[in-house]
Amino acid sequence: MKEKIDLRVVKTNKVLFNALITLMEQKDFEKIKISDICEVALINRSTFYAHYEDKYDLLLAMIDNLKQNLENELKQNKEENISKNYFIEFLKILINHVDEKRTTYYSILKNDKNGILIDFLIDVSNRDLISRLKNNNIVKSNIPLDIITKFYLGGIVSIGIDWIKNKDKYTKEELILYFDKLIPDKI
Amino acid sequence: MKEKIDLRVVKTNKVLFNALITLMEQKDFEKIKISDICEVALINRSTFYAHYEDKYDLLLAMIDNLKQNLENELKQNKEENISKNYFIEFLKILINHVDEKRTTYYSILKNDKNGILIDFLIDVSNRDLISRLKNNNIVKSNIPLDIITKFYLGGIVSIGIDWIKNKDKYTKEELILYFDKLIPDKI
DNA sequence: ATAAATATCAAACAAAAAGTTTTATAAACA
DNA sequence: TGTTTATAAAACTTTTTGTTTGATATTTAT
Repeated sequence: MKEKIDLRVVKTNKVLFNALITLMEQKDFEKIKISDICEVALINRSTFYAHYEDKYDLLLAMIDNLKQNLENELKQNKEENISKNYFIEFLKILINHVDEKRTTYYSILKNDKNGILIDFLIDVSNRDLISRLKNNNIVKSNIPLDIITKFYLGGIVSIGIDWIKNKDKYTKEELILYFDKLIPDKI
Repeated sequence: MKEKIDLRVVKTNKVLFNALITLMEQKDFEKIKISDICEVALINRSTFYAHYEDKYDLLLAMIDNLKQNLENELKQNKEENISKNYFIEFLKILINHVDEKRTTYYSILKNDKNGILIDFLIDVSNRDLISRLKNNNIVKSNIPLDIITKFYLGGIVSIGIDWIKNKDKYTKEELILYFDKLIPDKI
């Protein structure tokens, strides 16, 4: 029972997202004015206020949109592919997703908005990561599971940030190889 | 040859740092007005502008001050203690430092300013972490060393954030134990 | 202890940005 | 095709920023 959204609204959201990303590449989030966003998006300022409270509100909506995209890609893959190695599969989807939207992710990370990203990554990856770690020595030790997953996800994000900021330091394939070595597999 | 700083300036900085922390506990950094800061700090707004360009400038100065404190504590410990296990020693200092300034760190992390923290942690911990990992299987694999350190530091920060946000979930001692198990030691 | 230096305050000001309101127009919907 | 509704335009108020002035108080240095 999803309500149909007016095409004009869809379009307005899109140009607002794009304008925000463009501007975040160029300058600090703090320094971006709502009038800047509207100017780049080619919409009226009153239209902005019809949709969002402020620029932070817009940023959150944009990131939420990103998360939904990733979730769809993961879901689709789960239906098509019935691979056994969930975690590596997950990493591949994630890395491709980030690579395709590199500009967007770069803008977010450059502006130090990564806390939000880590939260959504925890959300999205938890099950696959646990499937990887299951029956592992570390999990069998008495460390709480949520600590373990937070630890490895923190590591993944940390390297991911580095990769996004320095595109040509290593390839996607190398990245997957690194994660595969750094995150303990089942025994 | 360190220049003497006017006592009034020292005092002004201190009240500004405190005011910023207080406000960051209460609301989003984005929503904090310079006039708010001055009101809490009990200083004139023109005095603020005599020292800082904007609130972000103030935040950076505050975090830089924090980093200097930690570096001093580490340095002092290195002179007094001649323990062999540098990494565990480092963790102890770090955790105590964060614990003592928990409010401050909480404010920073709550406001998603952790990118800055990770950078300074990389700065501050690199040598001790490498001493831990040296002669380890992972380091002997062909993963670049900076990738490995970023990975583990990301993990440490990720858990650290969790610990700061949920004080009573586990003790400092447990925290050190977790890190000790999660980060591979020498062979 | 005193003079010189300077950081702060107070208050008024200008300028920029945020946020609101109204009416007209154009686009999407059903 | 008629109705609904999102956007545009423009003028306006309010808030917040940032600057400037001269008076006052505090610190430093002699």
